[in-house]
Amino acid sequence: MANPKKIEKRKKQILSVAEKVFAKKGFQEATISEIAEQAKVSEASIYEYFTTKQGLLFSIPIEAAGELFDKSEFHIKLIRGAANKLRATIYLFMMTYQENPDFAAIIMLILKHNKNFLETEGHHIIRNGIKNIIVIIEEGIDSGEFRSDIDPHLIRSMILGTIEHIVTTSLMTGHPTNLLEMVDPIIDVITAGICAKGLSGSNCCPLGITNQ
Amino acid sequence: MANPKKIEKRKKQILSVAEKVFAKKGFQEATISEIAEQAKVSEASIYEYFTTKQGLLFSIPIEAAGELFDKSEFHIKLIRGAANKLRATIYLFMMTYQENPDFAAIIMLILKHNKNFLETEGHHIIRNGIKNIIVIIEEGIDSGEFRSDIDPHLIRSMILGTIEHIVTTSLMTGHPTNLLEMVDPIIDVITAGICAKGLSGSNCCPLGITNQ
Amino acid sequence: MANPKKIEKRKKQILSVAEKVFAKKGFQEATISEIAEQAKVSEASIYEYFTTKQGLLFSIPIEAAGELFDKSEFHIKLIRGAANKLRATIYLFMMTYQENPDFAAIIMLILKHNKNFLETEGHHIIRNGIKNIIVIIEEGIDSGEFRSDIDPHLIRSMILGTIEHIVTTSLMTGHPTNLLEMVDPIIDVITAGICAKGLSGSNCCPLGITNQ
Amino acid sequence: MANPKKIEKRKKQILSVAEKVFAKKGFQEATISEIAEQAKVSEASIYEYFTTKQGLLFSIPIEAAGELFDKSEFHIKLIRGAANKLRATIYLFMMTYQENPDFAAIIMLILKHNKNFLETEGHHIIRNGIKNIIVIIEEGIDSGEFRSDIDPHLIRSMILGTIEHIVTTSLMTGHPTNLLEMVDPIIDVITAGICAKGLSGSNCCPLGITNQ
DNA sequence: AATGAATGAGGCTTCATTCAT
DNA sequence: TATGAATGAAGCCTCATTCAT
Repeated sequence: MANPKKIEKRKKQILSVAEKVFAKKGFQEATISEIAEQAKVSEASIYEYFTTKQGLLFSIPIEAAGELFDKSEFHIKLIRGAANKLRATIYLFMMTYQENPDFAAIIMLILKHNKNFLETEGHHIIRNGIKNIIVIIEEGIDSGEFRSDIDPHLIRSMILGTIEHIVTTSLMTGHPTNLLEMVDPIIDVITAGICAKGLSGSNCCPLGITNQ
Repeated sequence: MANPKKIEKRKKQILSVAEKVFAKKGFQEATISEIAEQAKVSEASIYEYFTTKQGLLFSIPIEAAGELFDKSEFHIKLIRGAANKLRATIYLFMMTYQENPDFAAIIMLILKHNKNFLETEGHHIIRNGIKNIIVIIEEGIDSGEFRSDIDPHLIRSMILGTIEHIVTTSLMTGHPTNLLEMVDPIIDVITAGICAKGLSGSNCCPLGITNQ
Repeated sequence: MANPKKIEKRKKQILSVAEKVFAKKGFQEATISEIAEQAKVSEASIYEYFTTKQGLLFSIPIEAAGELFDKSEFHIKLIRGAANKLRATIYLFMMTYQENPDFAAIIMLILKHNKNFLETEGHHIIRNGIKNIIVIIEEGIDSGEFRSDIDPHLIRSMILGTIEHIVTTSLMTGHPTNLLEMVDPIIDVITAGICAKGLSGSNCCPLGITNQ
Repeated sequence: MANPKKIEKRKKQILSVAEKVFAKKGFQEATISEIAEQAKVSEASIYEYFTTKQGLLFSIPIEAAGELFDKSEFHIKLIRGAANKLRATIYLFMMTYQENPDFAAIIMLILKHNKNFLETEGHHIIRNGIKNIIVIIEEGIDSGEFRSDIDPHLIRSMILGTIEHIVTTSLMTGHPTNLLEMVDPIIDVITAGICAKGLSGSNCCPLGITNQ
């Protein structure tokens, strides 16, 4: 039977519409009715695929987040140098948000502040994914590329916080923002802030800008 | 007459309770009925002072935000050196959020993502308040304390984003976090990242940590 | 003291504003708050003069209706001939409604259908006032001016119904209507309909139009 | 399927109950809750069929008014003579109101004075329906049955105003009234008032009463 | 006499969700 | 599998009205 395929297709169709609607209206303002209508599916059908409205919401980021972190992990392996890896990470985040503003809105404006999201699959994927940032920073410290007195979690908070702030501001104001242009300025300041003194070039600070 | 006083007192009483309830439950889950009950006021009375449930929410940050930025502005004047001023700013933010987690929750978990908040008095106060950060950074550039190739808005985004990420994470997980302890590590990385090369001591990097 | 005068003045002021507001908004949509505001009086003050919102409404027509019927009664005495008297009556009604559309609206669009109004002073005045129409018609029958087979109450219903329909339609559509112009056409048909056969001239049919 | 039938049945059931409740209590005093209860339907279900409490009200007269005017139009065609046609029209109106006092109350006590009703389907039906009265009168004038100096709109206002006044008075006082008994006396006066002089018998004045 | 301040009371409406078909 | 149809559950908000001052 083509059933499993059809089911999967329908599910994706619903998820795709839901992403759009939630992104545009927010969780409360979005209605199952509107999602059903746009997905050309009955409201009851949505409940065939998702347990609740919240469950539907929480299912949205699973795929995209998975892809992001898979891609991230893959590329990181190809890159040498912690600073370069951090740059790649930031770049992939920004690229993802740039290319998929609805996904960005769901993450930044809805899920990030939803305590119920904490124990869901989507959140596990994200939490797991950003562990890599810690690993990269620790590698940088171990290799001497980064100062040894920095706290990897703090640095990650700075990186993620910066990304979140920029993306959120862009979403909230609606001003078109070129997120990719901001990657280098960000990584520049970060690496300048955490690189071990005296290091430069390929060892640290991907843009060659250091405070030597 | 005791009128103006009483009114002000009642209003503050309602705002204070509302802050607590909204912080705990979020906007949707919080009910006017619960706020009224806890404030020992009738539901109708709340509508004497605030036009709408959302209007009540938007009124909450006005006072505290005003105080924060007033204090901020005052202290900044007393401090010499852009890096030191940035540190003071971060410190005051963190202190405010540390001392008033309910206010922090309202800002970080509710208002920051509410587009309707954008055109309110509370948002104007905040937007105005954080302009000072730009000014400080520009001063630092002009004085030669900071590198001239940095974008003040980006630096501010990094500072605010970092604060927001840390505070939000703390609120979301519920883990007790000493926010004040994070001030120096943050400002350390930031200043290391943006200080002009060769600078140190009293001119930049308040903690004396530089990448010289 | 000038108290009684002041009180009376205030009361009239409130009534006058209430008439305007009720006429414009209808009973339900009008609010005591709006009336108080426009009358430059506190809401509580309105309750010094009128027991309830409905009581205020019911007080509105008392004065104008009294005047109308007093005037009516006075003029009727000066006129000879039942048909002429009917014409004068219709004329005075139309003139009153023409000159005071707010009063007309209160009567036609609000009070006429309010069962609670039935037992009030205002209604007594009106009910009493329109008894005169019956008297006139009966006089016309007795004098031989009108056919003896007509039912005075029905004729009155026709007269009042016609007036009400025309005034109501004018109020509802908002189209400016010259009510006075309609007096003669109305009385013409009525008298033609009820005049005893063979009568004409000054005895019946004020306009000299008969079906002889 | 029984779907369309069931839906239609439910809708009619709600409309029927709503007619009763609105007629008894008026619009404001009637509650959706009461209508739902009496219709043995949930309140929410009412909103499946009608957009709003007011929308429900405005839907009530559509069917009955449609029937009345359809019937009216049909019978008018069978009758010769404008006066006879007018009589039939009045008769059908009175019969409808006599047989369905709730419908009468909705029309006379609620809708007739509601400006929001003006642009609804129900009002269009009514407005359209009473155009026929104009047509009949014009025919009467053209055929020489009625005087040529009468204004058809005024005559219609007299007819409708008379009906409305009588029905409204009956509804307001609650006195049982035989509306059908009033048809002939009304049409008698009207036709006597508007028939061309000299006419009688089958040409005008259906009851044979003229002012010849 | 006048009113500022407070509230009781209650209805409409919206949706997520369910279930029989 | 798909959905049409039905509803339970709740909450915001509005005002007329009161009463202490």
